[in-house]
Amino acid sequence: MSQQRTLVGGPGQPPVGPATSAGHILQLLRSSPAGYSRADLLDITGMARSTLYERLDALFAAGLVYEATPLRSQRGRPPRALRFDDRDKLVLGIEIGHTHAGVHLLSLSRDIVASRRLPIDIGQPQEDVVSRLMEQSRQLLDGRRPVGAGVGLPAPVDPLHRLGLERTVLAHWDLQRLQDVMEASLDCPVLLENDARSMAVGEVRHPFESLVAVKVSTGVGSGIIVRGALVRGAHGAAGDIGHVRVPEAAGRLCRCGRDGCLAAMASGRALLAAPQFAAYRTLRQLVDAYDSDPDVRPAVAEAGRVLGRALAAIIGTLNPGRVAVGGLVGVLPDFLQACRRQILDDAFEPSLVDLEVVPADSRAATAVGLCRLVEESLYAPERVEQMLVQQAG
Amino acid sequence: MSQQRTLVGGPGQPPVGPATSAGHILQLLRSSPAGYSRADLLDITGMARSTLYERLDALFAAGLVYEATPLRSQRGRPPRALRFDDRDKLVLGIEIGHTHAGVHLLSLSRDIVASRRLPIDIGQPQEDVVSRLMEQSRQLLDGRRPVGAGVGLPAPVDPLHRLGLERTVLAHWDLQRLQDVMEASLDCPVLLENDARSMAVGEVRHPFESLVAVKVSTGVGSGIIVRGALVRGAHGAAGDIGHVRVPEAAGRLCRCGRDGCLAAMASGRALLAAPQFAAYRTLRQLVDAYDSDPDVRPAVAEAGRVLGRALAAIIGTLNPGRVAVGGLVGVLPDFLQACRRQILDDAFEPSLVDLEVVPADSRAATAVGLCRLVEESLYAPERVEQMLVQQAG
DNA sequence: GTATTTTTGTCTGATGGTCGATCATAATTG
DNA sequence: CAATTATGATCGACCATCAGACAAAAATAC
Repeated sequence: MSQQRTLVGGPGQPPVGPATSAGHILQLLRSSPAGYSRADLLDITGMARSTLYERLDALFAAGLVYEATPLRSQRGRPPRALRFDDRDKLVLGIEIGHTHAGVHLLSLSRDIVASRRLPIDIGQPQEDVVSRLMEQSRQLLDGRRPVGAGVGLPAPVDPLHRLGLERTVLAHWDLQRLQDVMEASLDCPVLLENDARSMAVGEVRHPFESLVAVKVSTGVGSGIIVRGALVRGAHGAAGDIGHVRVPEAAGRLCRCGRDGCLAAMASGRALLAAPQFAAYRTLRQLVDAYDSDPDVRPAVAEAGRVLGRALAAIIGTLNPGRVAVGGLVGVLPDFLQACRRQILDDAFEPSLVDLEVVPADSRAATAVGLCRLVEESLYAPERVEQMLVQQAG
Repeated sequence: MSQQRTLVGGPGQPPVGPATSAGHILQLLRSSPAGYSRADLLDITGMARSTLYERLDALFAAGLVYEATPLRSQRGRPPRALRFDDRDKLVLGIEIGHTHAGVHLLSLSRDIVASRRLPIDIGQPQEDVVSRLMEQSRQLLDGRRPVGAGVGLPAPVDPLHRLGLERTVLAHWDLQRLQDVMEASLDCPVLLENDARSMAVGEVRHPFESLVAVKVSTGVGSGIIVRGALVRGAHGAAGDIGHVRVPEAAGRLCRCGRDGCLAAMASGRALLAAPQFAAYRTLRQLVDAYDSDPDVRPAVAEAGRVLGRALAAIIGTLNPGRVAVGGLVGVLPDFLQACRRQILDDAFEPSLVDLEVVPADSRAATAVGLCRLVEESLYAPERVEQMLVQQAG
């Protein structure tokens, strides 16, 4: 009858809360940019003072926490804010596209420090592309060592790198080798992820939201986040919407060899291939003619409309709270407008409740997402625990 | 040098670590039908003998573990298998459809002990339907108390029961009240879930597989499991594919008030509404005429084809390893055949690698899935821990 | 200036869960 | 019978954690 819901700890009792390890305390601090005072932490975690201070000593020693300027207080000694020490820690975010790559240097707090954009040809041998990227990276780093690096790739990325990339633009790449080479070159852990999925992570605003991010540049891809969790799929191919069949594309040949694919209508490659745009050599040229060439806007709008139709199905199926559209083509106003309109037209009303269809936050959402993924991976509680053990030993 | 571990993970990846609590030991035992000997457990967990025995004492005392017949051994004293005690524990699985309900009594090991099928009208007041279900349940139980019950509903089910059911068949239901009334009536915890999602859980064979289960009877619904995790969506509406727009249904009015919905083509309700089937009053009658009425099979096949088209999009997006099709209409051979063919035609090849499109395992997959969900919920490590604390106090 | 308040810093001893080890017993095979 | 393996029941030692005491620091209120 008397329900002992509240578990009370006593002397010698093992920790009551699930989260009293140094790793979890760091996670707490990471979750709040303003940080917490020691008193806050005692209050939140319910730990004994001596225990908490021991943890903090270890975190200080490892350089994971620092003491920020004192906070304001009504009376009494002002508390000193403790924060996750993301100062002077750099992350490299490399975004690989079909024709260009972006190399971004970010702070751990996800501010972009410096960027390079360079033309590449993804069809060339992996080694050549990688060595150019590494050269740019070294220039940006200027001798500094990053804590981690992330790479966004325009193809499905299986977490175990076992996926056949056969039919994709990266058919001739070896992801395991890519990771090994980069880790050796940069002397830091390297994480590989699909580009659109990275972008989706970069678009996340609230910890448990559900969102779909779509990237439309040369190709089309999407990243899906359900209740804060990234959906990767059975073979890491989740979100690869480019080859969903849409009626509008019937009869149009896709580079995958089939016809009717979404990518054959709603992608930069498809736009470039249209006869009226034969004069444009690159997607960038075409996009730049958005205002000057009267043919561009209608074509872009039509592409957006088709994408909207396909997205409506995903929205009905997965019920996200937000759709972010990015990429060179995706951010064009007419594209987004047509896409949004078609979604509102096609999707079932209950799934449209509170649904936002918005442009992707910034051109660098992918790099920001990669930075976040790297941070999550590097400073996951278990990993922090390992780090501290190594330090001590 | 820096020790570099491969980075896997990011937001949404649950932590993995050694677990030595009683709850985790029970989970270990639950995962193996044959059970483990004490020596096995010492080996697997690496715990001290005294500690492990203490845990086992508690689990024995709570009736959660029992000692099975001795196992084989090459020499020496034969080990005694310890198993999760699922004997004499009953779970009630109630499947609510538009016109019929199935009440199933299952053992915790998911064998069906007894079943009842009864006609209901989901349009009637909730209290009336529920009281009939409870009556049937009491008859099946015959005085015994179940450890838990699960209800599969043909509508989106928000875990917090906050979702507006406005536009669904359950518009006049109150899920919180349903749960409260049933818990009081059955004197056990009650879990509510969408029917197709329950079915998906019932179809799971391997712990980390990805699959999509589709239920086609009066309505259409689906359940999505990604790497072993059920996808519920932002408002619990994930998998509600009935109102995805398909070109084939253009001009056809759906009961949701729009036109072009998948449910307006590929559902039992849509079939029944077709002019050539005006003679049939119920879906069951129509399905029973599958062999005798020459009009039925083509119509069913066409419905399957349309579903296949919609599924191809989901398959491309989520990249599951298996698609299971069930429900009164879904299991018809021509339906499945047409659906499978259309999927193979429409979906992108990489997402078809190793993809199986199969009929749902049994008519009772939903009940089996509910049973599994109830078990997972009842015997989750944290909950077991609570249970033991209460026992002790 | 003093009083008050709140945070921080540094101890202490007490508790109890976990380990590791020992010794004993049981139940098989050969 | 011996050898082997699993189980049963202890025990003391360790040590992470707790609770609490005490003092100093740094601000506000009067």
